[in-house]
Amino acid sequence: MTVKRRDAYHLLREAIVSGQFHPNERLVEAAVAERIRVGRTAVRAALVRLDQEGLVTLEKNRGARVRHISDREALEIEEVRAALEGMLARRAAERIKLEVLRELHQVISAMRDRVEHGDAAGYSELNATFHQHIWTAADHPTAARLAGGLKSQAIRFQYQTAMRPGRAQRSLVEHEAIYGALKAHDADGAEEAMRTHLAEVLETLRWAIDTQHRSSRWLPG
Amino acid sequence: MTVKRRDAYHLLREAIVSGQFHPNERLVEAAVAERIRVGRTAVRAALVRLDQEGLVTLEKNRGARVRHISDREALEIEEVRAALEGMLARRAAERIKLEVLRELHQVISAMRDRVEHGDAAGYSELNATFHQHIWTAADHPTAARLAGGLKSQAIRFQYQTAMRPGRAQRSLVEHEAIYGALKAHDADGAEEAMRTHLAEVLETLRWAIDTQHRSSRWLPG
DNA sequence: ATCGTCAATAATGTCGACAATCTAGCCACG
DNA sequence: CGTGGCTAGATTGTCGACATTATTGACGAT
Repeated sequence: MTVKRRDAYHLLREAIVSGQFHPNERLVEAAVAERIRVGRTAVRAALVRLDQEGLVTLEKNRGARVRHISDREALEIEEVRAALEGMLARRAAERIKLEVLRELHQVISAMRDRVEHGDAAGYSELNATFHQHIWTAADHPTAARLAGGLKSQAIRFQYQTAMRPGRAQRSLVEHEAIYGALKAHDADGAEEAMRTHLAEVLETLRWAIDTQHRSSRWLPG
Repeated sequence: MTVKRRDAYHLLREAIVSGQFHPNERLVEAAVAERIRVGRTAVRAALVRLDQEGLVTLEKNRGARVRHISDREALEIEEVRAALEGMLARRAAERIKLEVLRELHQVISAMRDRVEHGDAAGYSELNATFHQHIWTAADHPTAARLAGGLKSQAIRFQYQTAMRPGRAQRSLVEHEAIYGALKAHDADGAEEAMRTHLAEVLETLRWAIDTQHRSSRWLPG
């Protein structure tokens, strides 16, 4: 884990991704500035970055809002992520070092632990580190930057994909498959495993979207 | 073509992409502000966006520079582009409309014309429109946005690849192959054709980088 | 001659004030 | 009762001033 950043951008980003601001909520500069204890100037800069990143929409003279990620866009993002991470997994398999493999092994053990204890939040965090380790091993800054910039975190929060019963168990198996391919330096296998994993994620997302629609139809408002 | 924007961001972006500022050149806020006739505030905002976009590097308390794209990064960019555009070509094949197909046909005709007349610049421009038509047909804004961002970085070195003898002719053949697959609504074929096309581009880029190094070794300075 | 210190300079970061712009609510009018 | 315009308030956009931070070059000690 990198150091905790204290600048407005990272603070605000964290706040949005973790759901402290709701989709479509207005972000009034003065209010936000007071909330995270920084000047309005810094908030403005942060908003520009977040707009470029797609987490916020910025309309001239009309302020900023937390960007609502549509169902369609969520699916698109996961699709792109699959393409990018597939490529990254392939490269990682070709050049991964023993040390990183060991770290991945530890992450998987910890994941297994979280699954047994039903700790969804902890699992989700480990999931992120697992993928980050692969990015490191892939040694492909450009693709890693793009993949990191995707708003998959926000999606997971918005749609609560981790809540699908039994998802964690199957996700664990998929991660183990990826690990196996990486350990064997099997490029094709790694890309394949990663793609099927993300295809499953996409499927889960479709399910989450569907159930969300169903429930909101029964409980309008 | 969209309307000509006059805000600092687009002006500065255009200036950088069109090579009016050289790689690694320092972008002093005051100087830039005067150059493009806007306030320093606007320049600051523009720099933040361009930094997020990857066209500029922004170091705290040390100002902004035009981002230098290393040989390695140039290759990485093409690699990612191949992954994204491959996906886009696949989707395009599945849903392309007759009208767009006709437009693509016209573009190809025009390309053939440019090749015969040895008009490299014109060909390059048509190349861009060809790909953009495919993005439109793919109807995948997220991927298109990412690919577009990469493209703007790529422009700065792409001109080198057009210089390889006989490249344009072969490029034309590759584009025809892509068109054929799209016309047949052959998803696999389209992705495959696009990937081989971009693999060729990557190979040409390697060649360009290599010859560049050789010549600079014989003619130092 | 080399290194380190320090002042001078240039550039960035931040703040407050004010102007430009949008929004909500009120009121007159049909 | 609905519609349209208008004013008051809230919010964003821009500017200039100043504080903070890097960089450069001169100078002196070793």
